[in-house]
Amino acid sequence: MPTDNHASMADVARLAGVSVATVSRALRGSPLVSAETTARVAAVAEELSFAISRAASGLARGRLGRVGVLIGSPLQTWFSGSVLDAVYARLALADVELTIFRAQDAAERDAFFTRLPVRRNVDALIVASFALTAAERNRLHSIGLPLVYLNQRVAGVPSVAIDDVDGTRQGVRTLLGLGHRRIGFVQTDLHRPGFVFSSARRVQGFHDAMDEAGVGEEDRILLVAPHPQAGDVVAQAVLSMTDPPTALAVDSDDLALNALVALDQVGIRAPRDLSVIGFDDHAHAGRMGLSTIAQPVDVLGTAAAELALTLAAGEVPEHPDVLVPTRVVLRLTTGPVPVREPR
Amino acid sequence: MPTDNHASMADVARLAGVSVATVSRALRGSPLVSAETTARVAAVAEELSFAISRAASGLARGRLGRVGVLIGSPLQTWFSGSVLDAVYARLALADVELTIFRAQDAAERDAFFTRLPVRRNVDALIVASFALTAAERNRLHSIGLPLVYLNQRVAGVPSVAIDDVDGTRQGVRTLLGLGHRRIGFVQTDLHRPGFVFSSARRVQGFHDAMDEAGVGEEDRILLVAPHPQAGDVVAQAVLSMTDPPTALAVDSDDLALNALVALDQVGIRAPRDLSVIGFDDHAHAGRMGLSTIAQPVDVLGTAAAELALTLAAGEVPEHPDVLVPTRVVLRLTTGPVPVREPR
DNA sequence: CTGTTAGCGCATTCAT
DNA sequence: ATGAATGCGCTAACAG
Repeated sequence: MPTDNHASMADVARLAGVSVATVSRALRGSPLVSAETTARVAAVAEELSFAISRAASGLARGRLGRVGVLIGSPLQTWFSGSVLDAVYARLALADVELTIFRAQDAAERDAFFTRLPVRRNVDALIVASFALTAAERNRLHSIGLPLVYLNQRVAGVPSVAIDDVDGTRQGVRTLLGLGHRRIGFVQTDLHRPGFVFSSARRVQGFHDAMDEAGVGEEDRILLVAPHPQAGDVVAQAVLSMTDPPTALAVDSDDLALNALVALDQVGIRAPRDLSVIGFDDHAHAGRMGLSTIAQPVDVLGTAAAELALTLAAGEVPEHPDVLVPTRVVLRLTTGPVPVREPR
Repeated sequence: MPTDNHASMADVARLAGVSVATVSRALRGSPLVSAETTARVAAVAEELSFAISRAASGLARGRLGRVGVLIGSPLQTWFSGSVLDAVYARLALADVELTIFRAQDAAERDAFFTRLPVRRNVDALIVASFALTAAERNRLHSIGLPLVYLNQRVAGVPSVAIDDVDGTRQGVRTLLGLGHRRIGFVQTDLHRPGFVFSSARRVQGFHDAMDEAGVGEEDRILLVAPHPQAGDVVAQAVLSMTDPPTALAVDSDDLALNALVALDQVGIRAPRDLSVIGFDDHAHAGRMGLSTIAQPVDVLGTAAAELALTLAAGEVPEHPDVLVPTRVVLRLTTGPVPVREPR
């Protein structure tokens, strides 16, 4: 008596007058099944609101129809959320589910890497943008699970990454084009476990652009903020300099926005007194008019999902290392070099 | 030959010199297994980096160790992200996985409700904060899956919700306490499928507070913005009034922040010319100094996860309807009634 | 306390 | 083109 509840393939088979095997084949679109049978099975399945049990199907097939994403920061974060959105969309097209794994602090991180709960529970894992220790990386590689790194490159592992160096280079070039020469680069803490890699590469891009323009070391001002909320640190640093930069390229929009607010409070306005360009194109950058080096996170997520699906299917990706270009978006916080009198 | 790869319970059993059943029991901490056996099994499991196959375990137990969250908006959203963070944390404590289902537009919504892919693939589903049509609700209830509604109340379904009415009431009371009488309430579009319910209740709270204070209809100004980004609409509305309100209570922080920017651009400053209070305590409210009615999203998510776990375990929750209180957070955008001369 | 047996729901042989 | 049989890895009786 197949009630509305919990229809299984057996129920569908009974009602369609075929065997379970045929139902299985029909629903997977096997060419071995006649068109009419397939249609009948589909109709019955629909009527019963049949939904496949991924547990059973996965057990039998050895593939679970599920991809995991390992995130190193809170999900509430702009970056995490954006990546998840894009990954979700791509996976949905392939009818693959998304399961989240978070490692936002030492405890979660430890739990994840010692227990490796992804093992045998996803077909592939996307490791999103956080720096792994050598031990963690080894552990991850030892589990024989297809891996995709996002914003992190490791030899032999498929990855998708932003071109941090080129992005920053372009951003700084833009500042140089506006006439700035004495330029500061603000990076967020070097010991924060999350985004060290990108940060280092962005500094590299900064120097590249300055090199190109023939700007000497004396006009390159490197600042470090302890965390992305420390806008006040940036403001104080600028305020305390006898010869402050006329433009600032900042590590992330998050920090840039906080810096803008803090700078405003000490009477320094952008771009009147100081040009500011961020990195990311954070959801709130638009609202605040922040010029920025846009990181197309959706492209990143989509590409990562694509790779994960390919690997999960046991295929070899054609382009296992995707480099995603950035784009400079000029809004209201960048402008020409201020005339240094009013202060 | 148990390689490092893919250790199963059979491998553990062999190496520990016991049966698979014993391994299963030992790993689940059954009191039926002797302490030494349990220890030995645990040691071997650890050595082999054994991770259980949820597919197999779920199939055998009838419980999958997985909870789904259905989200009606992009995951990148402050609300979605915050809820997911809290839900994730609670589920992780119970060693339950989190799978995401998104229904951010008509297409995804349709796909979800016609196919109901959650069916037989999660132990419980948390439906986060979006208004369902009657048909959708019926469909959902027909699948015999434990359900938890978040910020939505339906008779007979366990739920966790913010006290929108009381929250807004408190917020408006605060404005009244500052001396304001002519107060505007800005709500976001009524036809947006997402958050209709909360919006209506928030209007209710506004009227309650005004009633209490004996403020007449003529001093209650209701505004509607088409979407949360339409801060300019708000600014224009205020600007165009001959007798504008001295304070604004806004539906959401998102809209309030956009309104602040737009108001600023037309020369209206908060709280000098106009007090503004938002709703949510969005991640960026703090940075912008926005006073707001804080919605403890983490509490919401934790409570929802708790309910989901209880229901998934087949138990009956003690308090199936949780009402979460809000809290007024005063920052920089609220102040006394301006002296109406300078304009 | 532990092992043996059966079965969860589906996909894949192998028959026919 | 379809059905019957077997097994995926685990858990839950049932024995002992």
